[in-house]
Amino acid sequence: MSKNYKRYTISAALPYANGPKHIGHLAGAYIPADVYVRYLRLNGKDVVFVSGSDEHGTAIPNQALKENTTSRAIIDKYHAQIRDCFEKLGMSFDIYHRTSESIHHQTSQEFFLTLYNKGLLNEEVSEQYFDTEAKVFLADRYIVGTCPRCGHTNAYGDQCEKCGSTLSPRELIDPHSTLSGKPPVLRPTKHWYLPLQQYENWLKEWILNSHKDDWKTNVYGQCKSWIDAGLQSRAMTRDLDWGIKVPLPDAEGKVLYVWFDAPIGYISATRALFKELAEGKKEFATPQRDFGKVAEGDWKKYWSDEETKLVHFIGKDNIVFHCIIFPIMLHTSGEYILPDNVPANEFMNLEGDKMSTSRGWSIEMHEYLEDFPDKPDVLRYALLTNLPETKDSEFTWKDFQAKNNNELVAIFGNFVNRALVLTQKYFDNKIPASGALTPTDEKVITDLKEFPARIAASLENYRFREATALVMDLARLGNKYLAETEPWKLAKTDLPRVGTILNLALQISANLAVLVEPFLPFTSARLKLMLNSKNFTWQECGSHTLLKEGHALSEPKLLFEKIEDETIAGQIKKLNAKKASIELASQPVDLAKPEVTFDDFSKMDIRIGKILKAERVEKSKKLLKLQVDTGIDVRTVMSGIAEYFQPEEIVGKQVTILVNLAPRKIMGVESQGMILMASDKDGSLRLLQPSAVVSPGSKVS
RNA sequence: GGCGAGGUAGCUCAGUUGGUUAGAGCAUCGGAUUCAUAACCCGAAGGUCGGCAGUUCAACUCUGCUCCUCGCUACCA
Repeated sequence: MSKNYKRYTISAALPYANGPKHIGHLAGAYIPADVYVRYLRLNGKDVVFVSGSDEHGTAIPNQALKENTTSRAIIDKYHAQIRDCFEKLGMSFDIYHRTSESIHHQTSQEFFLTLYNKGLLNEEVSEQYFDTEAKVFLADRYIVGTCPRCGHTNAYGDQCEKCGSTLSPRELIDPHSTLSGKPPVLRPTKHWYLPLQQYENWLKEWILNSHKDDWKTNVYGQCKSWIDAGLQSRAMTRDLDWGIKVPLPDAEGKVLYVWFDAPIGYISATRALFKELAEGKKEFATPQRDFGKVAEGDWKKYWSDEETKLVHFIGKDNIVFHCIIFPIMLHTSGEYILPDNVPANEFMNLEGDKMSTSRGWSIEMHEYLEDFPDKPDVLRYALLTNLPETKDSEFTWKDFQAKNNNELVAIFGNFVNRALVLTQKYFDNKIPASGALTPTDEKVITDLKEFPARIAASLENYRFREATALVMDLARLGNKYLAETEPWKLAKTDLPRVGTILNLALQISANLAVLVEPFLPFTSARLKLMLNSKNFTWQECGSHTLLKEGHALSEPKLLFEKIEDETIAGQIKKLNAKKASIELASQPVDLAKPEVTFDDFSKMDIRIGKILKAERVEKSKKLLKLQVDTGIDVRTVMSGIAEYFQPEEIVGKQVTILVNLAPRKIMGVESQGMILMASDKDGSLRLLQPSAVVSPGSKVS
């Protein structure tokens, strides 16, 4: 099924440098990518593994505002933090680059111009909000106002963080710029659009037909969903002062859309790698193998040669960009190859809830490393055995402990330790000679021989959990062999036989040291040190003669240690405490609205009414159609509360209603008035009721 | 509401083109063992494969409907 590729270009999603990244990100993209790459390298493949920080887009300046600093300071801070965490967790990037680097700006601008010069981008003028004082167009995120849905006074132009609704800036009531505080005005602005719909047929052929069988169902399904829904033109530029300048004469104040430049970051990183290698000075490059003598232009082979296999490792949130938009860009440019696969993972939940940095329900990489500095491999293993490969999965601390204690310690570490300690005891820590083989030995040798190919087959198909389990099975094979042959009993009567057994047990250990490398690189290194063994290739594995008779071993040490219940309880406590403190901290976010006069207030005719009837609205998830007795009359009110109230439970309830609100047609029904609600910070709604029943029509003042 | 992905043993998950008694790890129980971090090894128990109907000699696997979870998207306070 797989073509024999000459070389590989492997990318791991560029993490957005606006904050720390958690273990869900690791499970989604980075761990699988690293395992895959390490496996390829062990096979002597010509592979380049790239990643780096994604440092543009509106969220960066936004985060800078929050932290009261500059965009540059934000990206410098998080770039360094994320890069260092990755390194400590063993991510073996050949380069970890940044999209703020000039070579990336250059690459992105060249890419944009290629499309522009081919006439593939459409210029379109539309009306956008402009801040007359700051003299800039405002990205959605820079406009705040009152949320038309929940009344939150500090809703962003793209989203209300209170109720979670997706908004467009024009929906905001009383919008104002976060830069000047002034109300923005609509002004025409020009942007360049990529007409995705023109490539529908091409996409159908490329994805729906040619990748029907080799792409994961979750990835394929999402692509199909997008393509079937009909693609639309998408602006590839933005009005913003943070990002890559649009390389055209009349494009002052315009930058490339972050999703245009971010995936190009893979290309820039590759380019930067070869430039640094050719020039012999490493700034971002961390080459993981000997690239030999290279020329600056060699990067092109990794992006334009049909014999290169390009694979993007991402999380499921990135599917549309990596499978639809970026491939269209690559395709239309005419200069680049397309990804062979995009094995996107689903999400990893944490202790029963969605992982979220902003809500404090997460284990950030740096937090883990602070608490378990000497255990990067334990996290890698716990994540690997539970990757969300086909559906969302779940990480729990209890499971983390179990994986460590019951598998890494009890099976893997234990087997290696048994083989080594016995050798030290009976053979002066040297590899004993192997004598005549018994049927048991022969069977183990046969089984051992099959492991490299079995693990490889799983990895080639991006089945990392299965591959990880197979490595553990090899350690199981070792334990079983020792249990069956019982060398400690034979030691008194037949030392040569004991030698044969331990020789084979050590050969299994030597194989383990190599085969486990993609998964647990730190463990692999320590084990090789104990065995005093060289770096064997994948092809050499499966052999029962890796280590020669008489070869001296180093002092055996334990590979893993148990994790106690208290440690786990401490982590769970810490997690809950973090969530609680963030909830508390995010409490007083709402600013008071601008001052009003008593006259302004008196314009509102607010009454207490009684709900007489409530029914669901067809085809609507949020709306209830209510009949309300206002004391004045009985009227119909459409209310977006269906997600929080059952129709039957609110009938008969008294509610507060704004009766002189201009009527508005909603879902074809005229809504006469508005039910007032208290919206909690999670967006949930509660009725506003008088403390005791009053007669319908009672005024609120 | 539309689209997509899931719903398989107590837990976390596999199940290839429909084909004998539906698998793994962990947890549980029993046995054996003591070289090893009370670890390992052997064995047992445990599932009407979300529900209903259909196609078929045969359905976890295909089709339709339905319920639940997650994601995107739409109406909306």
